[in-house]
Amino acid sequence: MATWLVKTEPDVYSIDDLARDKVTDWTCVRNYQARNFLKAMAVGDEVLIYHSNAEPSGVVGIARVCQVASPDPTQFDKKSEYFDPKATKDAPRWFCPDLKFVRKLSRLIALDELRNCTSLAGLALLQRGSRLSVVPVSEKHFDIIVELSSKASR
DNA sequence: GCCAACGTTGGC
DNA sequence: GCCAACGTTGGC
Repeated sequence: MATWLVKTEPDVYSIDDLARDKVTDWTCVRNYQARNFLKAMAVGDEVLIYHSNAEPSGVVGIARVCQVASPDPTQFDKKSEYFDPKATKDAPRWFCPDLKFVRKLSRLIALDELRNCTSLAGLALLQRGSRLSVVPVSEKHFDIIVELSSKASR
């Protein structure tokens, strides 16, 4: 089983939206590297949900992959701001897996807390200039982050 | 709103 | 294939 982290802007789609929807197709990713990670997701993989452009930004919850990536419908929708004129049904460019809500963490783990945690060194999210909205996370780092949430904030 | 650190586009 | 110009992400 693999573990991942995906970013979302809470103003656009928050962990509470996912909790309400139960399952959602993770659409609108328009970066090839991130897309390749989405396509690599397998049913059962666990996914940390991260709020970006938020106050504060940080990890807020856990989801699970319940359907492998299929063509992202928003790329074919002329009315969508994510419409891609170069994508065709025969050769889709963008893909989205389905994610199922698992639970919210008992508290938000802010970015600076992640940075200050020495055992999280090497976490892709923390690397210089990392802007990828989908990144792999080692199972060890995944567990450390979940463990952090069960401890009181410092 | 600023801006660093990217990624993408397109002329050549 | 190079690279300048432009667009985007996301922390601050």
